[in-house]
Order: sequence, then C-alpha cells, then structure tokens
Amino acid sequence: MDQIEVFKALSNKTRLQILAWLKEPDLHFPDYKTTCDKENLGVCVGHIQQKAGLTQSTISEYLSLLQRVGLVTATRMGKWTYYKRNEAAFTALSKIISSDI
Amino acid sequence: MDQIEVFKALSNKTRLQILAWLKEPDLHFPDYKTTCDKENLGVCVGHIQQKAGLTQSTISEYLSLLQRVGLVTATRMGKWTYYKRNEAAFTALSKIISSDI
DNA sequence: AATATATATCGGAATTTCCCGATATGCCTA
DNA sequence: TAGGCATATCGGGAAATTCCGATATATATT
Repeated sequence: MDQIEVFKALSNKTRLQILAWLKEPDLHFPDYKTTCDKENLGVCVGHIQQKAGLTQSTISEYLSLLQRVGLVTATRMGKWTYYKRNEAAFTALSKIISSDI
Repeated sequence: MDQIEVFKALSNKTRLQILAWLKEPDLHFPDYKTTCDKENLGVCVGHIQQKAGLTQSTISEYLSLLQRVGLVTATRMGKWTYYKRNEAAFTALSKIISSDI
C-alpha cells in the first residue's frame, strides 16, 4: 500500500463522497441492484456519475484512481464496470495510522 | 477535524517523514533535549530542518501546516518553537477511517 | 455490419502544491 | 539599542491536480 498515493486519493471531496456512498449502496443508489448489479458486484460508473454530478470522464478517472490505490475493486461485466469498496484496505489504513505513522 | 485537509497534509513524503521522526524524537534527534528542549515540549524547527535537508522556510511552512490541521502542537519558548505530535489526532483519524469513511 | 450504450483515455485550461530565495518578525544578549 | 539568532512570511517558478470536452474502445442489439 503506497501510503502517499492513498492519502492523495482521499484528499478530494468527490472521491471521499463516492467512498461514503459505496459504504451503503442500497441507501444511496436505491435501484442499483435491479438496474445493473444482479450479483452484488458493486455500483456501476453511470450511477455514481449521476449522483456526483461531475462529467463521465472525471468520475471514470476518479474510480480508476481509487482502484489503482486499492480502496475499491472493479469488476467488468458486459458493458458495465462495477465498483465496490475494498474494506480490507480501510482496515489496513486505519492500522497504519494508529501504529506506523 | 477537516478530513480533506488532514489527508492533504499526509500526502507528502517529507511531512510523513517528519511525523515519523517525531514519534521517537530521542532516536532521531539524539541531542535535542540537551540543546534546546529542556521540558519535553518537542523538537525545534532547526533540528527538523537539518534532518529533512530542505530549506528553513519550507520546513517552517510544513510544520505550520501540520499544526494547522491538528497533527502536531507548537509551543513557542523564547527564540524556539517546539513541535510535538498530537497523538489524539492520530487516534481520532484512525477511528474516522475505520468507521466514518 | 451498423448502431447504440457504457466506460476509458486523451489533451488542455485553471487551480493548487512543492520548494525555493529573500525578507520580516520576535526574542535574547551585549 | 544594536546585533545576532530562530522562526515566520512573502513572491514566485516548476510540477501536480482538478475537471472538462472530445474521442476511442468494448460490448450488446438489430
């Protein structure tokens, strides 16, 4: 885990917001299961983009960045890419802060 | 605690390094107690600057930033300013990551 | 094959961050 | 009060980040 890159990823309001939404997808994306995610793989880019209100390209890049640093996982299924929180990364980060840094 | 500002503060190699040094000041600043800090208030700017190898102005600004976001405390005593980790802030941040974000 | 849809990538303008040298401020001592 | 020392602040060039519109890629449908 590249700590600096993770902290950079968390230094942005929109990205923090997305991570918060992904914590309770049912609450923040009411119809995400019926519309695209049939197998609990996460939320697709379009839904996140709509809720965030930024452009598609920006949100796609943000999600890709969050995945690159390990905070979310990405699963491609057909036309969609589903993004989901990687809880293990948050647990690890929390420990790093309370003991390493 | 402004999360984004804290994460920005942690998104820099030198500042992370300083925080790590301040965790064990006796180890990383062998003579800091005899030379300036007689009352365990922390390490003064000059010692940190020397070890970091960046300019005085840069380190002064970095320490001021770390203090502004609450990760360290600053105590002015005569000509010196002593900086010390604020462990409570790290504990709080660790909890925020494991529960809020 | 042609089209439509979902996502990814590219190029760039505006803003922010990094780190510097120069200078200012505050405190101590002669 | 004059001078020296520790730290803070200012102004700025270079690099990185933010977010956009345009375009490319991949998949599904007709």
